[in-house]
Amino acid sequence: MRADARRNRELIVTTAADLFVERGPEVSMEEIARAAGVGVGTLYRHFPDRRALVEAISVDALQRLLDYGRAVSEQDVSGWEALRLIVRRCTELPLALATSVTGGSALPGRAELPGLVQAVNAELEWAAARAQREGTLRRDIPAREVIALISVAVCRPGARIDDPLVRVVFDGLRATGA
Amino acid sequence: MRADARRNRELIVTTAADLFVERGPEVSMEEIARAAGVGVGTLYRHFPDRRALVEAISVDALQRLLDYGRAVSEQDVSGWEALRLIVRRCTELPLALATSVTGGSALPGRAELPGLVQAVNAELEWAAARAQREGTLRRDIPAREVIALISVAVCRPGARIDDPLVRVVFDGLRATGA
Amino acid sequence: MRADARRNRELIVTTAADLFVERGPEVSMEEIARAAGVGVGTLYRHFPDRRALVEAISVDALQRLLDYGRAVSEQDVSGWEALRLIVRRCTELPLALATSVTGGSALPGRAELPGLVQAVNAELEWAAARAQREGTLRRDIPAREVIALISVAVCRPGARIDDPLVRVVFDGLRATGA
Amino acid sequence: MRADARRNRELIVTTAADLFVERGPEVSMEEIARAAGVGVGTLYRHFPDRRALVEAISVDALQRLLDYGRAVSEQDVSGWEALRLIVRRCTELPLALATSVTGGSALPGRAELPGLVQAVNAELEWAAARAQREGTLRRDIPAREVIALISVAVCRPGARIDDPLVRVVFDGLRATGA
DNA sequence: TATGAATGAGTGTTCATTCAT
DNA sequence: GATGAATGAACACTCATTCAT
Repeated sequence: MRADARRNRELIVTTAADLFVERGPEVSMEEIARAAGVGVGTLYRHFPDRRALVEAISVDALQRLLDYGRAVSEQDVSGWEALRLIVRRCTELPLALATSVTGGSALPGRAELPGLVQAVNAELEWAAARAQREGTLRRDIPAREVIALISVAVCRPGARIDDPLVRVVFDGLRATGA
Repeated sequence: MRADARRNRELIVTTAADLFVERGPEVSMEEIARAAGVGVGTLYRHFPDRRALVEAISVDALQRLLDYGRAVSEQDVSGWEALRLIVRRCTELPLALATSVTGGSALPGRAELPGLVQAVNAELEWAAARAQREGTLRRDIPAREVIALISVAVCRPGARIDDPLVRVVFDGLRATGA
Repeated sequence: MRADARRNRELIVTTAADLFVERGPEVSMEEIARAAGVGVGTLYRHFPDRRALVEAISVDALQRLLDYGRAVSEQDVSGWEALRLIVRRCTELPLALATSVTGGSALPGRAELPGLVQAVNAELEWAAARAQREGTLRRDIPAREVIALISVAVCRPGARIDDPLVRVVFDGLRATGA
Repeated sequence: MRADARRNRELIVTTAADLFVERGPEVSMEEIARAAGVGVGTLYRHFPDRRALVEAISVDALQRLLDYGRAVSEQDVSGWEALRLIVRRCTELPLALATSVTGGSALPGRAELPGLVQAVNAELEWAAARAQREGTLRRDIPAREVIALISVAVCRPGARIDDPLVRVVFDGLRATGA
């Protein structure tokens, strides 16, 4: 892939992600192309249809989340803190587009997706397990379910790390002794 | 209003609500009409445009919720239990259509809406206040905010009373001593 | 025909005529009915379709014009003055609805129409002939054509007796010696 | 603008103008597109809505009229003759669509319109003024009003240079001495 | 007989997608 | 490879007309 083509592709993905966040999921392909400064034709050369574009945005977002999650894991932070950091990152990324990221059932098109979701979940589960060992995260909920829970709380459009909802979820997950 | 017209109106509202829940917010007016067994014209006679239909569904749902909430309040149940009952009812009603029940800012068309939202909130706040007095609901969060929180947790499409999310929110709201 | 039915009929015709003049030819049947204070059903009982209503308005207008023309003819006014009076009356009646009143070709539905048009034309032609004899109307244009001419000038929507157009037409028709 | 796009645009404008003249102002967009041999989408790409199309037709017609008027002015013809030539051209162009050429008040959408109307009026006024100086056009009517008058006579659907109406208007405008 | 609710074909318009330039 | 013009199916909405109450 030529350098300029790759640059166009990235440009389209990030522009589209921004537009979707700002203006809802009904933005037209024409408008996305215009905002990215390319013609529709170019957009369609990179993404055969609208679905493919949404998938690409999701893959991109998950990839960034995974990179971040791994970076966090390599640092010396507690499991609980790691959980918080990753969750904050979630609220900055357009994860809500692909309806249920954790389920992964929504977008069967791209082969990477399940793998990515798996990898992100693994990262989260590892943090959760650590937090449970550290005694800061409730032990009566399986780590797997904790992740599902956090996903629902955080993968809504407009979710924020300091939302009352997110705050209370974290409170609800806090081990009572902590 | 003639009896058959009223019957049609109700039929349309409930059919549309079901369709919106089952198939998302993009169902076409034509399809709604067909599902209700009427012509598009009839649909448009009752609701001048799509917005008006969504509003009617919301008003209807809120009205049912309010009726239920009042019935609950008249029975001899604890504040905490009242909260749970009302929340369960929420998950059975198409409240998510009107974006945010508490804000009520979304649908300025119908005059009843703000009043209904107010009334429902009053009912919820009363239950919450009772629960706080009973020592089952955290006292460090204002009742008003508790309501907002519950609304977010429960007014999502597909929310269920036994969702992990809802469960954890309730856990997070439980007074630590209880 | 019952008295109230007749009253309804007249009410509908005049109301519709006014509405057509005020708001253009696209007013809906529903709106006409509402303005007349009856249901659409009643409107359709009197006039089987929209065309029939327009025809009725035209017939009504022509009838009034004819009545007026005959009244004028029975008075002691010059041919030229009679022409002016009848023309003024034209501008007060909704004649423009039926596109070309003189031609009569437009509305083949009602049997009265050609006869009425004929009668009105006869009245006008008689006035024109007198005016030509009196030496006030150009003799080099056949009376028949004079009438056609006046019709065009005066059967436009919004025509007025003191329009520049109407004024100049009369000037152009004035015998040069007069 | 690409060559084929420009060709399509012109094709649409002229086809639509013809259709409007032949079949009245209610022709459907679908039909216009079909007659022009393009899809509706193409029509709407060029003209965002029906109004815009009518405006474009008017602008086009006025532009042609202006070109013709200027060409006439540059030739050695009398003011009266210039008036007649321009008026004949009017009857060949779809000017009646834009309700009143002189007022120009009708179509505020396109910026060119008032300017074009102005320019055409200027051309006509200049011819009228010359005709008044030449003694062929009545001097007791201001040139401005003469133009308004001619406009009404000639901007009717179906107006023709040899209409009795137009003929008589010209007769009415002729200086009595001429 | 009067009413107004119901009907559904038809209109303007949008937008994902294709394809000539 | 990039562009944006062309396409047409699909949608929201209107309104003349019919028919149950």
